[in-house]
Amino acid sequence: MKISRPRGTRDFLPEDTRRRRNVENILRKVVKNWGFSEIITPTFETLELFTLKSGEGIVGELYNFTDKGDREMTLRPELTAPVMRMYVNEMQANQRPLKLFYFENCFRYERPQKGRFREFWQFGVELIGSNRPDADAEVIALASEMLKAAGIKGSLHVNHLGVIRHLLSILEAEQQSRIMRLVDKKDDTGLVDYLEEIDAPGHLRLKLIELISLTGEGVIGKARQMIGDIPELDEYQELLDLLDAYGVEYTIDFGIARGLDYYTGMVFEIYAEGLGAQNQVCGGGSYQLIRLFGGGDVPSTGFGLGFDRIMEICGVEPDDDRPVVIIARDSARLKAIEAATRLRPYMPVYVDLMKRNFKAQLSYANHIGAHYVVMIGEKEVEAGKVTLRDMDSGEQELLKLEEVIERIGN
RNA sequence: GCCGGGGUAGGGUAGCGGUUAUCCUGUAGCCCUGUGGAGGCUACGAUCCGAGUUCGAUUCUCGGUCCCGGCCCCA
Repeated sequence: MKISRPRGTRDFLPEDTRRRRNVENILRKVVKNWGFSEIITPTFETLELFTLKSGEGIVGELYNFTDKGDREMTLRPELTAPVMRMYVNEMQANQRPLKLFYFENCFRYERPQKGRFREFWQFGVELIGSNRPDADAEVIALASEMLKAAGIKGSLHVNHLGVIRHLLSILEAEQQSRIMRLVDKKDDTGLVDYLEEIDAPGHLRLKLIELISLTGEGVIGKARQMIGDIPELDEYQELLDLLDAYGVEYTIDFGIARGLDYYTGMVFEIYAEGLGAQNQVCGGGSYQLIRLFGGGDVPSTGFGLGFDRIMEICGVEPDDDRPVVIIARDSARLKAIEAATRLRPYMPVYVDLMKRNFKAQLSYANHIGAHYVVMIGEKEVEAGKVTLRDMDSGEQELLKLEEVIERIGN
């Protein structure tokens, strides 16, 4: 009976792993250069951390369990809540802004489909302590830079929820929240029906419907005509000016809502092609969660990148890592180990572990794509040297090990 | 939770009521005990699971499971 892999999980073979690690390290390098520090939080957390953030409803999507001490736990479905929890637990006295990032696996009990797995990886950034558009702009520019580094052309849509919130401020909190969800889903008929249901004022209905359809050039001006000179629009404009300074390309989109109550102002999403229905590779915004977890009133802004989706469409390939294979006649097997030991600080080295004959060892080297082969037999042992063969050109030369290192070591 | 399409050696496939289950590739070895990629030979290796129909099921039916795509959801 063969044991199969759990549904929605994946095995990453050496090739896959090499590609993933390569991109991962490229992304790490970018965020570090923007001054963010990596953190690691637990793979599982108390269930409450996530129900507090997203409501009881999410339990159905979680890998939750009761541990042997009868505690309700869950594998983490995302990392923003854990990072905020960590901040509240141990970083409240740190100098602000705090610039943190993570790259970890997350778990959701969902139906797998293209670009969606039960175990998946998120690369995310959280900037804690600034409510300035400068912080929002830096975060957006960073997201855009990371995608560029991964060779992905995404389309970035940005919005400022302050504007729509201002418009909705005459409604009850619960009604506002419901409307935001409908806007997020782009469920226009549902929205019209709901506005009818709560008997919203006619001017509000018209403005709302028009506002969320505003997208593209010059729409800040249109919004201003519609709603008036409100500070939220000034802040939005300031954000856009900053993005221009960063040279980030964006589309203003008053229809982006991100559906959740804790988003406070700026929100953005980045979409890419080639991913089927799950085309969002990045989403984020400014939010207020720290108070919810028992901390102070600290503004934050951040985003999460869907790493698996990035891998699905990114064209970045790691450099070749072609090994050196030591080929020895049977009489020189021990010498081969000595040579391998001396070469390994400088290059990846294989030795024969199958007790193959000389020819078969060479054939093996060819199969695994070795660039060079170091041959050792009676002649070489006698001369105190080895034969270095370039597998591409077929040229070979009798050299000392030091000369081999000098020639092909890295 | 729902809808559609699929599951035959490690990978890719043929067969579609009775075959020794086809071929390619792969892996290991030999031809070939100091020179790779080619060729020949040998070996290894599969019908997703369970029930039903049938004298007989890889083939037909049903259920499950997993994969692929979509819906819902998407923190």
